[in-house]
Amino acid sequence: MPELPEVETVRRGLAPAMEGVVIARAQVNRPDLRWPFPENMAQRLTGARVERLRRRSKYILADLSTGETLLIHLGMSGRMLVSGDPLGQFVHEHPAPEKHDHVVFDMDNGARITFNDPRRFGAMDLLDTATAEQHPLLAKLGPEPLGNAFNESHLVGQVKPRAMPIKSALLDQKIVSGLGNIYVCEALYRGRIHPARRSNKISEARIAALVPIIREVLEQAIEAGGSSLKDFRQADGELGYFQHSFDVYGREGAPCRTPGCTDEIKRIVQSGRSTFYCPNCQR
DNA sequence: ATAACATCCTGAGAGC
DNA sequence: TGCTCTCAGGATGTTA
Repeated sequence: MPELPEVETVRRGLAPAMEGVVIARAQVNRPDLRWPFPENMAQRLTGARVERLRRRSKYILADLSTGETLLIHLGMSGRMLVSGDPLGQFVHEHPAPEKHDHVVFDMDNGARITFNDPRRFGAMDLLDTATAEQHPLLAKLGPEPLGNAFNESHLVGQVKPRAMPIKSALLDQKIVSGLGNIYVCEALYRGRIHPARRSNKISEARIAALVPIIREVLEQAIEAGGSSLKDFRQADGELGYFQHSFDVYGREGAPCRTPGCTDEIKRIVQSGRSTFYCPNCQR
């Protein structure tokens, strides 16, 4: 479900309730998500203070006072919801436990963080903070699209030699990390590039032009609190609203929004996943 | 090395 | 009401 903007939205929602706060109790309701939880996860989290909540690509990283870092991935359907009263200003009842509430943190400021994930494609792990980037899930990730290492020369250098469709290249987390199906479709529309176009057949200038476009799409989506299709919620339970700004994603058969274009949005399947684009505007 | 495909899992919605 | 079928924001692992 969540791509970079949704994960960043969740991180921002969790931060006020978790940063600098001790995990008073960790409740783990099943042995695994996508993979088994680490050994003694609940015990290793209990009593730890969350020093900082970071994000790397689509992962949330909670640096703990114990020298370990909790890695959280939301998979396709994961949510993290804050309930209770972190600031001590109101009395909030915690909601009744729901199906698929797999992990619950009770913070010592009164906040409760509930991780709910029906499909269980999500993950949690504990790693040494000092060597966190060497974790198998993080080690091979490409640069952050909103960081300085993601620039024109990087993207051209990574994309230009490849024969794969440009959509596949942008989805490859080793080339740039954090994009998913929605934002790749939206970025290619803005860049006027056909998603099935072979990467090595695109001029360097057009590849380079994707850099500011990708940044812009992601920043606008973060600004809107992410995109809510079926299950995405911000940490306070609110919907994101960037889905109202989609130009192509989920708009099969709807008119293209480019001024003067009378064509309609098409859907194709690329390596098993839906791609939306305008056949007139994107070449 | 590359790319297509199946796979993990549940739920929502469409069609009958 | 209920059955079957398709599809879904991710990412790994297997196959050709």
